[in-house]
Amino acid sequence: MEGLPSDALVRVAAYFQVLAEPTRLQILNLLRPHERNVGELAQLCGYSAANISRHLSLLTQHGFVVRETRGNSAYYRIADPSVYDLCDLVCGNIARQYERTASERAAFAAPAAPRKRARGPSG
Amino acid sequence: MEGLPSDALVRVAAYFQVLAEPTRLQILNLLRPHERNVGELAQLCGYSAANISRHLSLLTQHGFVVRETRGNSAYYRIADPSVYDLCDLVCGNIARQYERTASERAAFAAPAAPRKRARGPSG
DNA sequence: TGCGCATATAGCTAAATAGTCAAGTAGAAT
DNA sequence: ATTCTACTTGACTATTTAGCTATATGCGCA
Repeated sequence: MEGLPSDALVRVAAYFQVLAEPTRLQILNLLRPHERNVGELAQLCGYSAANISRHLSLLTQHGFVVRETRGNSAYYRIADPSVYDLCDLVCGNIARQYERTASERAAFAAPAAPRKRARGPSG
Repeated sequence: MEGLPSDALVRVAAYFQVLAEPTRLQILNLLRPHERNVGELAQLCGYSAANISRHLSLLTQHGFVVRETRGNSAYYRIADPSVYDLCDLVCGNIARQYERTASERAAFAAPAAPRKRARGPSG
């Protein structure tokens, strides 16, 4: 992030894009304790196996999970647990944002003055 | 990320979604040393001010940056520097993925071929 | 060899969004 | 007050993508 070879920005953005989907986050979460196959994940997520298979394909392409076939099932497991560090960090940031917006709401809520939306540089 | 209230997953995904865009990452990068106004950012990014203004609006809504008007310009600055920790972590993960895919490539490419194409296949 | 199950992929639809230009709004300068 | 400059927003287009169903592929089993 220091120097900005725009190629690197694209790559980082693609990484974030993979994580920018609730279903994929749920999959990663379900894989946290141990590996699972597609059918299990589909049932637990409440989506079709085709859909989950797609998500798993994307996660595999980007190196988040690893695929292993046993019998006629495909088992997936986490490739790099550091993705959870990332998520924990994000949760912390979101909590902080919550506090910030909460105090803003507290400042604006009571006086019954719903502020007009900013329509120019000065807001 | 431990328990999975699906509401939290949606929120985390939305957070990642904001970062899943090269232009927004570039903006955050440009704001790292000091605040900037919309025109500066637009010129440095090579996009229209309208486009950058939209990105900044999103970044503001999600609490990544803070807006302050001075004169008839709008200056933006980073609200929470921990977003850079996040990006650094991602860069590390990407580097690791690179190594992994690189070794995979090495396994599949011509076994005797040098990694660099300095001399070419004809020798 | 053929059947049945699990997974992957093709094709489609609907929704989200990054970019554009044009128009609107607010403060500064004259 | 009028004009200029900076920013924001409306309307539009093109692209991406999450979900579906239907079909293809691969493996175990009889």
